[in-house]
Amino acid sequence: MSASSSAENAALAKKIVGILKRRFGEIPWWPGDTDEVMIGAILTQQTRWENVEQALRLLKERNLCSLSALCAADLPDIESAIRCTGFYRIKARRLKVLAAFVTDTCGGVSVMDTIPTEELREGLLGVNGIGEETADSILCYGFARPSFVIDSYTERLARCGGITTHRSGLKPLFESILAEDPHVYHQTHAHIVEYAKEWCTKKRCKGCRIMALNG
DNA sequence: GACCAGGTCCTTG
DNA sequence: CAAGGACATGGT
Repeated sequence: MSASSSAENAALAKKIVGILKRRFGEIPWWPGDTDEVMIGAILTQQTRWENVEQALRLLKERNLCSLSALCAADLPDIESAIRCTGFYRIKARRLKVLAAFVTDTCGGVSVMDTIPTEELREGLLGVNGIGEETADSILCYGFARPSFVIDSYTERLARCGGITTHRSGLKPLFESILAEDPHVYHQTHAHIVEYAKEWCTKKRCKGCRIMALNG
């Protein structure tokens, strides 16, 4: 059976969140300072996280793992460090644009930290190369704001779990059933990705037993 | 060799 | 506004 009302979708989402929390407990996710989170958020677009880690290592080795360093760096140097993440030319440009936005437009991370979440989100979305997922990743993991991240894995798991809400409705759905606590948002999204990476393939559920893991 | 990966932007119909 | 293509390396 599948949910048809928003109340049923919310109940399903709550149940799934609880199941995943019991299954995974506390897990580490996206460590690093705000600059590193923002850089990683761009690099992970359509890319495996393991490749992003490699690129972050190279950036650190070359003293390029900060937005101020990226502002001053030459494009080819950035490209060479992040090549392993794919789409490296466009991502290098996006890093430059983001770095300029943070340092020049905003006046630095400490200033951004004082901006209300919705306003900050709109600002980020106005940056070329930053869409909803990247913006919410930056807000959630970089600025500890309760802005839930919806990625392809969240979408897959929701489908596997029988949630009928379409992608655009998932963010408000999850935010409505979670405590407004950045740590809860971090862990919940981490749990979803950990589970869906293994069990929910692109088009169909591959033996996903999310609703059978006890309810 | 085919297919996919923690998206986003731009161009068409 | 939906659909399609471009961006690109690396792993299974």
